[in-house]
Amino acid sequence: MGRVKVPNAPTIRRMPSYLHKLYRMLEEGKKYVSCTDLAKYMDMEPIVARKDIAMTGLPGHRRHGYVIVDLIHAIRDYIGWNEPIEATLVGAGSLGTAILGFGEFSTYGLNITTVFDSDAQKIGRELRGHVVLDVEDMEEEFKGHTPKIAIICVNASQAQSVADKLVKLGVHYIWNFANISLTVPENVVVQREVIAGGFAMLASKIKNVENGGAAQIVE
Amino acid sequence: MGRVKVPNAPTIRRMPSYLHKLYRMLEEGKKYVSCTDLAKYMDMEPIVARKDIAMTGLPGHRRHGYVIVDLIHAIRDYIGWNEPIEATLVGAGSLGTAILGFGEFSTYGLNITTVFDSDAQKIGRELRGHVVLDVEDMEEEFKGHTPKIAIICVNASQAQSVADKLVKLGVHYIWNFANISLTVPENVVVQREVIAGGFAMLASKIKNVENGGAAQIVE
DNA sequence: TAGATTGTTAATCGATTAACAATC
DNA sequence: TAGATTGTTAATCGATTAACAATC
Repeated sequence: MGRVKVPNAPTIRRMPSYLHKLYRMLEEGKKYVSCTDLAKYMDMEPIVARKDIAMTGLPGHRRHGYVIVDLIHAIRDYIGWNEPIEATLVGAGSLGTAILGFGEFSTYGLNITTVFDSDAQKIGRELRGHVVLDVEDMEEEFKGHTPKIAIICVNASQAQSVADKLVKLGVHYIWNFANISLTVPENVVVQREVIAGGFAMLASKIKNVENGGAAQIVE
Repeated sequence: MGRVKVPNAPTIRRMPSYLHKLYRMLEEGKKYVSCTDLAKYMDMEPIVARKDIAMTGLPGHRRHGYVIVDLIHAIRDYIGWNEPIEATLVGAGSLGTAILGFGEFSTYGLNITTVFDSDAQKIGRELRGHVVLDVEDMEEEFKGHTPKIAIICVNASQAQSVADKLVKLGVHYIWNFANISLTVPENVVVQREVIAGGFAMLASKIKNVENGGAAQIVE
């Protein structure tokens, strides 16, 4: 399988931001939303939001926009967030704790059932409602019921061996936050998060703005 | 200024991963690196790495590749990582702690000088070598010497007011990890990190692979 | 009605990929 | 030499943007 390339990646990446806004609008008692609203929130051109929403196939109402509850459902369907996904979290450090504490994930179907670490200081302690388990006991804890995805939040130096272990136990999807590119078999899909990439983007913007580089300033 | 669009964003986002690999190769005593090496590490086609490196303008050596130390310098130059950038971190929760603890950032010129929080439990305590300061004292702590960038790691509900405060004190660049789109004046640049976007990508890949969607499987 | 909005098609732009020449 | 690699130009692909029709 190797690398999986889903179409419309930029659209997919914007979807969670729309969702966040839509839920807040619901709380405010709103029933309809227009692309103009969403675009204003995201600080982009309305055509972008319109094209994104068109991808979901949900029909709108001219002059009123889209029914918020329907749009939420359509977006979640489009990005695969209506089916709950069972996950294991490996690495109970600060980053793992942050992921565990991000409440919206559970709303969006990410169901973290087990948390592992290799640090004796952490094993057995409770972390945001989860008892931290020993990575050594992973096989036993899964008991033949392997979670669909694994979230790797260990140090770069341990990430590859953790990944190897997970793959051996039957995990097919890995969400990798470790700062390293993992080597996995063809049938395993890795989604890598490179947080430093955001810093590179910011530094590039600063450089461009201040040194009068090739940056394009919109509006 | 508003939205700043830097050219070659995908290239910029890949650069930190190349850097990581290059430093490790240096440690291994290697002197040269080829695009093939980098591409294999990143699990992509060599032409991608070649084009990326070409952007830096560094000439290579046919048959041998590029001199690693030179390439590191060229990449850092290209993405603006050779000039140290002073930063303040607002929000000393688990995510803030993770950012603070990510050692590579300091290597790459991100110099976090102050850490703020509004939680009385955290204020005054030490966190990875930094005393957590009270957000209320921000103006005083900056003493007219405002850091170039602010890293926002507070809850979505507090993020906008924190941003307002930072902008008022003269911060022009914001790296926003809060799950909300910030409203800022035209002359402020925001780099937003949407971690949930990665989960949307992963869920989409799962959906596509398992339900036989439109996903393209490379190789 | 006028105007805000969706819906849709076409144009543009930029990133990726392919092809191949140059050369060490 | 042969082959691995850089360097460079062209082709393709896909995302963004523009334009405008439809309609409530």
